[in-house]
Amino acid sequence: MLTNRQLLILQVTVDDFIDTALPVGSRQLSKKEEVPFSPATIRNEMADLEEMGFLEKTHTSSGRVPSQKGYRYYVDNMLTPQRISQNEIKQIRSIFEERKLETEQIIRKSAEIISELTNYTSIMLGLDVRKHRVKRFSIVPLSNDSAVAIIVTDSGHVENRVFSIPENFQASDIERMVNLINERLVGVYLHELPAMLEAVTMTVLQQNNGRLNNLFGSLNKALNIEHEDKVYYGGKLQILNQPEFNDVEKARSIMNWMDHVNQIPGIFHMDKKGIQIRIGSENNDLAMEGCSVITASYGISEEQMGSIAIIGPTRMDYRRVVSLLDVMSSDLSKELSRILHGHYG
Amino acid sequence: MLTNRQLLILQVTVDDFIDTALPVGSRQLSKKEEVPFSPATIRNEMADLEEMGFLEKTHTSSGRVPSQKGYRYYVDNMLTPQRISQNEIKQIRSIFEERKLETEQIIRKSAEIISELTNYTSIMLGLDVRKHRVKRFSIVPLSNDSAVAIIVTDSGHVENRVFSIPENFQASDIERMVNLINERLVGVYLHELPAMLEAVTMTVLQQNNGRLNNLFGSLNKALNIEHEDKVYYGGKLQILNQPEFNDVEKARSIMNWMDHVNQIPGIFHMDKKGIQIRIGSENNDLAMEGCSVITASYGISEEQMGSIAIIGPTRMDYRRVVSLLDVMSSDLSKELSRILHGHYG
DNA sequence: TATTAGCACTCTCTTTGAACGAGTGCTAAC
DNA sequence: GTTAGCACTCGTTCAAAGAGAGTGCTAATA
Repeated sequence: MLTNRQLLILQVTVDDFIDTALPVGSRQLSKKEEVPFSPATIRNEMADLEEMGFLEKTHTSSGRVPSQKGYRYYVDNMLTPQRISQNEIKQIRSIFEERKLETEQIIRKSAEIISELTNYTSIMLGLDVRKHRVKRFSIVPLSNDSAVAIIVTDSGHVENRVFSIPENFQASDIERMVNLINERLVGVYLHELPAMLEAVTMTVLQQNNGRLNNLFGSLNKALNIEHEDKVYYGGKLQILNQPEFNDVEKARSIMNWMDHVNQIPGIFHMDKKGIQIRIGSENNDLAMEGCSVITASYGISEEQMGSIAIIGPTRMDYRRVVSLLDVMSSDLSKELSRILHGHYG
Repeated sequence: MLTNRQLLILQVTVDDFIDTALPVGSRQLSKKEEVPFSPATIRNEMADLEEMGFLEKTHTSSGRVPSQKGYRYYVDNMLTPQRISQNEIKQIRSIFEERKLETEQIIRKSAEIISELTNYTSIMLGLDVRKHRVKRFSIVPLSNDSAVAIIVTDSGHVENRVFSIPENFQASDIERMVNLINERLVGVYLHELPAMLEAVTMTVLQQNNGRLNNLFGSLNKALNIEHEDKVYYGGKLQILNQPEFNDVEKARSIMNWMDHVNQIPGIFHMDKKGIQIRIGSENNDLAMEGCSVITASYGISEEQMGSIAIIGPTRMDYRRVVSLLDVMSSDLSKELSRILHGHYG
């Protein structure tokens, strides 16, 4: 257990380092108003904090720098919310001003605004289309042997796939298929589609419409809507402003990580709702050594609709980012719910 | 006019610098077999070449480096094609192996393969959807006041827009509109769509179907398919491997340029078909100082379908890249023609 | 006359050492 | 328990020195 003085010194050290990116020395600290102790006292406390693993030195006679454990303790115990100015709230609200109808544009713009406000890179997970429901299914033949299948969801999203038509099928066959599918699949979630299609195929088979069987097979293959997260970036190059990425090697590896973030399983997948902070190696990726990711999810009640991630150095301004994400995610929750459930309902 | 010896020395100098990225000195050059002259002779020739503006020095007593004019002369007069190995041709052909039906995937994969083969970053311009023709038009209502308009093109591409429905319109109105549009607009190029829709609207107005006027207006606004080039990147981070981008500042500015390349008017717009090389400031962008862009277009006969760009330092391996682009663009021309005109015909 | 050897010179890069500053740990005094 | 004092450590900066690669010029050579 930490004493009050240790708590204070740890907090001020982390704050100062977040601010300046320079190792924090005892003399430096003692000059601050909040710290009414002499350098020697601070040195003793810092030595203890180092022994406990909250601080570390870059070399024997340098000032102290927070360790990963130090940051963890800081975010777990010392993170008081920061007041967000009216002006900033206004900026966030401006996302919804235009009353755009397309959710994609809202998400795109959100990514940019949050990045501008934080000066870090943001990544937003697009709405999971597989959670939308089929509104209308149709097929447009392109040639004798190919056609495009189109699914419109209740949210206005359109999925389309080209698939090949086995020989000897005619317009009338296709029309029958479209009718069959529309009868059965309207209202079904996109992620249930393959299973439901399978079921429809079975029924068709039983009803001696064996003729259509091939066609369903080909279509089924095309409509296997695989789950590849679509992500939107805001201020992708912001991260390069941080002094810790002055090395091109580091810059490359973090850029690479960002480009493949949608292939990293579970990066956006959060156990609990709300805000989650992953510090340094907690991201389970060598490229992310020295980086933190703050993720916030949004959505109404139990349904999680999407998430926002902010990438920065471990030395990032957790207080500010967390507070901003709080505002942003609750506003997004409201607005997207309105659009998806209220407006279109 | 350059003498043969000057020609030789310029060529070897450029080749060597492309290879090593180090200023080329006279002693160094004289060691090469192709150069049977003493350092002193080479020095004299180099001094002349420098006076003519083909070479420059980084400092008074350094070796020589090609100037932009030097590169220009090199690519204009000394670019002999490089033999592409069977293995490499195989790799390029592998793009078409799977007989994918979707052109987008072919383009995506092309971008990656060409980047792997060259070790530079590639940018591919997506097929211009506005050159496709309308195959089918339809509207799916989402709610009382919004609907999604869907256009399927003859190439299997699907464009869709959400638009708002003015009050007091019913399903029957919309059906009439869809019929009207399908009657008139099937076969029309996408880029002609706004103008054609306008014409249809006028007709409707004259036929005393004034009722539909509002609806057309709203739709028209939504369908104004603006021309934003879609681009695909291959090996976006390759450029950072080049020693000239070891400076984060430069890395940032080139990455930024790449992210906005689709907004740069005319970057892919080529006056002549075939291969075009832009060196350094020829790109008209400060961020591109020190970079060259090699662009190749593909398509059949007079119709240009798309283009590939390779981004590298001015010191890039022009010979190899040009040769590879030659193979790639002619293969792409064939394959995409087959798909778009033959197959789907 | 064209080419080359020789030489003095220039500039960059690396190494070295000294001075400086900020920080530390420890001990003794308050 | 807290702090002042002191010796020590390490990174940074700066200047000086030497090595290395290159140049321009001049005179000798083929």
